[in-house]
Amino acid sequence: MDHNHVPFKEKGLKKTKQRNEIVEIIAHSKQPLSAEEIYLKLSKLKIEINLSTVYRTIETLVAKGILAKVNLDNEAKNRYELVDGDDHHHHLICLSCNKIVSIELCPLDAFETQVAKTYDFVVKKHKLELYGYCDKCSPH
Amino acid sequence: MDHNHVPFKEKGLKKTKQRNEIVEIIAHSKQPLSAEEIYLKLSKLKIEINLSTVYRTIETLVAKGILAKVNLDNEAKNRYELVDGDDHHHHLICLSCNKIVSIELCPLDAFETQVAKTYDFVVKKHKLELYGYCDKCSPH
DNA sequence: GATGCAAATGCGAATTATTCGCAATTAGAG
DNA sequence: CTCTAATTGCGAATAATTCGCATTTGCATC
Repeated sequence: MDHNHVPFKEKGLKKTKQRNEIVEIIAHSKQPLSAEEIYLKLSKLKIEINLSTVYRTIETLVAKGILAKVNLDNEAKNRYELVDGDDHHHHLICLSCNKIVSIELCPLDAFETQVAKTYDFVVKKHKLELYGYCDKCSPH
Repeated sequence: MDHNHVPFKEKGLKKTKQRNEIVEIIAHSKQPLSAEEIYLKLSKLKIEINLSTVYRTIETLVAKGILAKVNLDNEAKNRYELVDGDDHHHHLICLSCNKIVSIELCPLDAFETQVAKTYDFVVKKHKLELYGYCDKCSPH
């Protein structure tokens, strides 16, 4: 997997070491990462970056549709993940071990249409999270 | 509507003025409220209460299943609403005016079953939010 | 109704997550 | 290579929430 061709230029953004590194770290993570986690992971790799820069970069990349914010019920901080083109996905969150698994399944197409009609509401995006217990944590 | 019989005692909680007032304020609100909003609304009603108490009470009531946390994508703070027995509902959030509308429709029963099988995941609850534009805010 | 005590509250300080102001640095257009 | 706007570093500021501890209060028991 190579994420080294994030369209910074096309989005009117300069290509900087910091932005590249942040995108790389997120791209290689199995789970959405928080600003601090990104900062710590980069620090461990001897990549110097300021935490403020991480926050600012995240903000910029979310605004440009390169990253998406993930805010889970269990925790205060925000997490971020790469946006995969026009795809979207949802999350299973284990209430015991806090593991986050992405799922591709989405049953909401028809529902969105129904809501749009019923409530005269133009649906732009949705967020669906399932909380429960993963295979390792569920008592059998 | 009378919400004056919240089962504090049955839940092992003392019945206090502060808890009653907090529940009342939330019960009478059309939208989920943040801690500070609760605090301010009570202040305006000349009901003295400490912001810390609001936070602690919320925490307690969420733990007892009397309140539910609502965390929207657009904002940092958490909001809270009354839990209505075994019912659950979802939200439409207007990206323009930030109005939050509760909807009773929920298409996720079959989906939960499917996920449980596919991912060996025991679904305990889910959270679904639709973001978009309400009738007042959507350009026709 | 008085008493005792754990539970709840008030209050200010501490923490956590995030944002901001400003000076220094740097990407990249020309 | 130069210039400038965009980006970054850094420390301070802010927002939301939590904590420690002394005081008060609900309520079970006398």
